[in-house]
Amino acid sequence: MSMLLDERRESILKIVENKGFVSLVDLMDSVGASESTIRRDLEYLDGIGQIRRTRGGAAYSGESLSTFEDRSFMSSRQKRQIAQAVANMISPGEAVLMDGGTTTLEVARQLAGKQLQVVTNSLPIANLLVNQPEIDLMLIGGFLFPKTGVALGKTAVESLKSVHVRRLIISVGGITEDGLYNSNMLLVETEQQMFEAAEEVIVVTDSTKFGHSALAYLCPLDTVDHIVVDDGITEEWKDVIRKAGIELTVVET
Amino acid sequence: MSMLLDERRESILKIVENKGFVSLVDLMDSVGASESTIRRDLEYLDGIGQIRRTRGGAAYSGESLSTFEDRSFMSSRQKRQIAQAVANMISPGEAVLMDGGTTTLEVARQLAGKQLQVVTNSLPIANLLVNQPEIDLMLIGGFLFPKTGVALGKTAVESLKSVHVRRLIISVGGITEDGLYNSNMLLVETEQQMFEAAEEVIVVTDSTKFGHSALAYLCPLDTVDHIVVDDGITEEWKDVIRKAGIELTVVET
DNA sequence: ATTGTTTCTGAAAGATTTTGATGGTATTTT
DNA sequence: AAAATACCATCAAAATCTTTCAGAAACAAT
Repeated sequence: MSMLLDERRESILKIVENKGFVSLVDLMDSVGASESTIRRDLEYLDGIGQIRRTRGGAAYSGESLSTFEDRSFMSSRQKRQIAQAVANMISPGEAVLMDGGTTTLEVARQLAGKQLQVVTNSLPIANLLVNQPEIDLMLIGGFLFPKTGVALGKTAVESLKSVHVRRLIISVGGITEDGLYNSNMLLVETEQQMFEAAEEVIVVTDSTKFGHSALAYLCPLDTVDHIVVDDGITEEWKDVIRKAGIELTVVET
Repeated sequence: MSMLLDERRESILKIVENKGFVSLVDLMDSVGASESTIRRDLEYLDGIGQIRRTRGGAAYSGESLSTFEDRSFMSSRQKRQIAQAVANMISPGEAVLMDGGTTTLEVARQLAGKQLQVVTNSLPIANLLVNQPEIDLMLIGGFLFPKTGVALGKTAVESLKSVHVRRLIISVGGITEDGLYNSNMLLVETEQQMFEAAEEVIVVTDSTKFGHSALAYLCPLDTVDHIVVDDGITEEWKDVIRKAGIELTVVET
């Protein structure tokens, strides 16, 4: 009863999708292939972003039926590597607050399978994590913005007031020596409340954002604890960041 | 039993379409041709895009039976007609509060395109409506439940306290003369707060729910203003509903 | 009917990919 | 620290694919 390669992978994907998480041994049983083969299949499926490989098995991270995936589907290798770096900082059992945005979405994807408490105002992130059995998911309500699918406004701010987490993961539209910027007043307002809720602030961004401001001022540099960025960042900016007392992680690409 | 070329290829195509995946050896058997011939046929069919060649055989490349769509599109004609009836009651510009559930999701689908304000604690409904330009969408936050994707708990209840809408559309797990039931304590708790937020309560359900209770008691009958149900409902139950002063809409199927 | 031409078929050899196993390394648990 | 578990790199065997070629079948023209 030798299965075709694609058939087997499809079958694995379905199982993972269905159960949320499956152990490698279980998969060996259910599809009747060797450990090596399953490993290779998981590696492949992880490579194309359909599942998230975890120690001992795999978790589902495929695209749910939301409208946002198209954009994030072209998650560049860069973005993915940044996301990977951030995900590696998160320890099991932690409580994490996640802002909207394509990079943070990618982080969420990399978090699949970990045991965590996640709080978010982002619909795409919620979609991604809602069926992860290991993840306790709390949604921040508010007015939903069509373009980005994040909940903002008075309700969101109010809800955030009763939230306390270890880490906040946030993305920005621009960074100058004066601080961080984002594109939308309402967004900034909500994000400012997020700062209050978190012990540590991690900013994910790509190197092109440095030196550019944007419509709405978010916060001064010293609000941030940690910045994760690709290796396109200049030496000058590295200096600025470090002088501001911010930990800097540069991801090699 | 020598087959004509086109006939054979047609036959292969049918088999592949039917099974989704077929191995080369299987095809050799069922078509009665040599390995080489089948190979060449597959190559051809792949060339014209009718199938996808895979190692060891072929896969159907037509409409992707991509697990997701099928599930949510599996709404019966009944459900859809109920949903249509409810959607027709909603006037432009109204504010509507929508509970989770497959029937209410179908209602949401029918609401698309209308100019409305929608408040919901259901992730699927939010997904559906978030990109409708005519619809102002407000999301109720809370702990997200994996199976159903609805936000519940203290946060949800608190958020609902500052909501006021014209109509609430809600689904139930069971209806008896004593009132309405649902399957989950937390769900019921949240739904009870929803009653407070709405001027008028519309219940959508199918006729099989009458006479059955469920785990958690939701409310007495007189909390409800309007019930929409399929025509499987018995005359006795019609009487009960009407005597309770509830408007009843029976959808013909 | 016969011949020549073209297309299709089946078989075999050699190249490529996939697979399962093994032993060593890293990580987690006890 | 030791034991248990999971991971990774490597390799030979197995399965599958491609290429090639000669014979068979179909076809057209004489």
